[in-house]
Amino acid sequence: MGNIEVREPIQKRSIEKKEKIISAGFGLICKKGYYNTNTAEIAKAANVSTGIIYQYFKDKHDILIAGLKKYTYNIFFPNINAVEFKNNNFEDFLKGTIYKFIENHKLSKIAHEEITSMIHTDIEVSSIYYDAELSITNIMTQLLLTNNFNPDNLKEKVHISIHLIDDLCHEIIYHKHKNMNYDKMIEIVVHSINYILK
Amino acid sequence: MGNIEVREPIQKRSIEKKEKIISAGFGLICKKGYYNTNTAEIAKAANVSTGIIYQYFKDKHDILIAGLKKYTYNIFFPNINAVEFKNNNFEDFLKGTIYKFIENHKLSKIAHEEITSMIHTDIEVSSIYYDAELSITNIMTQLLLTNNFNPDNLKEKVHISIHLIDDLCHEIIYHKHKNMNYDKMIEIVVHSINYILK
Amino acid sequence: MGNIEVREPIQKRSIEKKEKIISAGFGLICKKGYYNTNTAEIAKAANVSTGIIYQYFKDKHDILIAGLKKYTYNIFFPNINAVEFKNNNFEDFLKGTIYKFIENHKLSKIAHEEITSMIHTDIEVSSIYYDAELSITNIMTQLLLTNNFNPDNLKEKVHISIHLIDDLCHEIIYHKHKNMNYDKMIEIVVHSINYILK
Amino acid sequence: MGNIEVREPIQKRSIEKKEKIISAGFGLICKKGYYNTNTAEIAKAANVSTGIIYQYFKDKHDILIAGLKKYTYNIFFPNINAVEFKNNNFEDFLKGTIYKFIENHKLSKIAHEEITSMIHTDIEVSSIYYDAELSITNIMTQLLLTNNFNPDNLKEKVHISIHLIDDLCHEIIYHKHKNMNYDKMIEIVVHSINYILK
DNA sequence: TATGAATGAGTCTTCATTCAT
DNA sequence: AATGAATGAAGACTCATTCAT
Repeated sequence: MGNIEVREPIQKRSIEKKEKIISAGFGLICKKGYYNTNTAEIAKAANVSTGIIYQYFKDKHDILIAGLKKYTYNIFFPNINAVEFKNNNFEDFLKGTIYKFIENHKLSKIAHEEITSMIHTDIEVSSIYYDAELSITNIMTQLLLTNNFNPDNLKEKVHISIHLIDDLCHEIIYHKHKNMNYDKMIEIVVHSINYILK
Repeated sequence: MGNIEVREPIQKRSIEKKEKIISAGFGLICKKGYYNTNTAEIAKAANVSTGIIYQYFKDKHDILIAGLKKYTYNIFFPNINAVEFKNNNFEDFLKGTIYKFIENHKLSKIAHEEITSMIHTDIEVSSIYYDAELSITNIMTQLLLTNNFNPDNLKEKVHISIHLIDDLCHEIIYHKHKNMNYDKMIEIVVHSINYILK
Repeated sequence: MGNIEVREPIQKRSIEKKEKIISAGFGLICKKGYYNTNTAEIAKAANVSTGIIYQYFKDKHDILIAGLKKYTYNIFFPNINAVEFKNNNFEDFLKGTIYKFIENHKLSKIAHEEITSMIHTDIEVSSIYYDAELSITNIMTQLLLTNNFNPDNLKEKVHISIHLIDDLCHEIIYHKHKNMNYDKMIEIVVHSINYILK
Repeated sequence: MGNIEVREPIQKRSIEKKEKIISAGFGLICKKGYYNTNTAEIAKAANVSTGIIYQYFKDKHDILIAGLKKYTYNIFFPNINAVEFKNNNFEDFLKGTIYKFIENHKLSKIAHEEITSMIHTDIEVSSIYYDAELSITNIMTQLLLTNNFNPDNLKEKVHISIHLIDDLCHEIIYHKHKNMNYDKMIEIVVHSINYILK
């Protein structure tokens, strides 16, 4: 008693059930916020009983983590296309990438905010996010290296560049400041990154 | 039902008490998080009864807002010293400013995270934060203008620069990524800002 | 300590203040209900401090009682005019009286309901009400006696008649039942009372 | 936030539990008054946890309403026996009915007062009560019609008669006025109703 | 006399988690 | 494996009354 471990589902039906809980639960959390989503709702959305949730997950938080692990990368970062890189001059590629980032942010505005919020409070959440960030940094760095960019501190430079883009997206999506010329801002960011990386 | 409004204290003792509630309450919230701080604790920390809180504040959230209005600027942004600007070359001034930012972040690491978190969920919080951000942007812009920097889209440029610094601080304080050379990063950021603003 | 009695105001200013509290307090209670009116509101409406209330009244309930003692009769019962009685035939007088009752009810619909409600829960309230009811019964009985109505069990008859009127008013004012012909009802009540009393 | 609805229990155990909460809760409310009964007491009396109450009921008020729906008719009105009607002369039947009403009132004196009180403040309560009143009115009207009473405005007449009885009961049970001859009053009421209906 | 700030017990309601079936 | 009923601690807020001034 008390030490029944969380079940790791082997049978196909079980796996499907677990997946359903993750997607339904994480979906709700992203839509309404972690604190505003309760387990009863998650169970209902996943079409399972409340009890069964605790067979697959340690607690409510565990569902969040599972969802994040599965979806964080896609929510935050777009796919980088090596071919596009080749076929365009660098600044055009950058602009295209920025638009992709913006698109990504737009797709799941609320999820984005909710998760970003938790990055700052929840160590597990932040760790998952920073792993994803590291991934995209590495991918980009690799891409640049194979295209003969200057390798000195390239990782740091890429990292800074990504943040530059991310802040820009944020500014544009959430439109926090009046009197900002966003087209100009994009231009400035593109030039800056070009400067930083070359 | 009752429509007795929240009192605006006029007497000195009352004002002090209200301040006490704000500082004690906001202090706890920053240390433990908004959701992990309850009104009883706030009352106790402020050395008042739970009831009196509701004479000065509409609800718990109102205490948070009062605290933010009072402290946000100082928590997030350092004082910009015009004299230092004059007496140094620009890159040195930037470096100094960056260290000040870092110092500020360090002073109230948790508050910082907690508030940043809420910026992404709570519209009132975000509005206060963005006001403060606007302030520092304007102050910096003004300073640069009086020192003959190129005025074209200066506000946008400053804004981007501040974010660059902020991200850097974050990276350094919370040390999220291994294998990053932070000294180099500072250098890169300084150069980038210099490039952007000039 | 603790046995300072409730002050009986002697000075004119004090008496005025007490009256103000009664009228303002009772007014609010009648408008919003006893449980939905708090002492702070009463104090504000009476233009006094909350503390002073407890110099004149034992507690909140005491204000209610003072108000009831002062206003119950007028709220519930109209003035019976002996002259009108003389100058009309009895059924016309009855009809007139009924309309007066209805007018009275209309004037303070909510007060009426609120007090009626408390009659059924609060022994002091009910006692005040029943005293007032006894008054009107006696007045009516006397009036009839001096006009040579049959004195056998007249008090009982009057009492029943008054209730008949009161129920009628209620029915009409609060319009609880669809499909009731109120003109007919008045007629029936008039005939019944005529039958009962003669 | 959560929008999980109140459950409508289907299983036998659940139904029983819901019933238990209603009877225990409504019992307490009738005995001590709605405002003097708290949810913890209700839970304890029903032998359940406080939480479960909110699975079956929207809120505390909802318990009251459920209780009223179930018990109002029986608390306020006796069963009318058609056979008794046939076998007695009308005035005797009336007298019997009056005694039944009195019996009913006696059985739940406090509940009676408490509910009557709320009829005057709470629109849902009043609506339930007036429905019950309408029921008994219709039943009586029907009974009289099938026994060849004059159908002109019979509903109105019955309605008035019921109030007459109700007031009488009240007078007798709560004994508000000294010097009233209750036997005589019953007699008068019986004659009056006989007059009204025929 | 008078003020109005202060008290703190009391109440409803929510919800993650457990448990009997 | 699954259900969903049950638990009960925790928390925000109200308000009659008291008390320092």
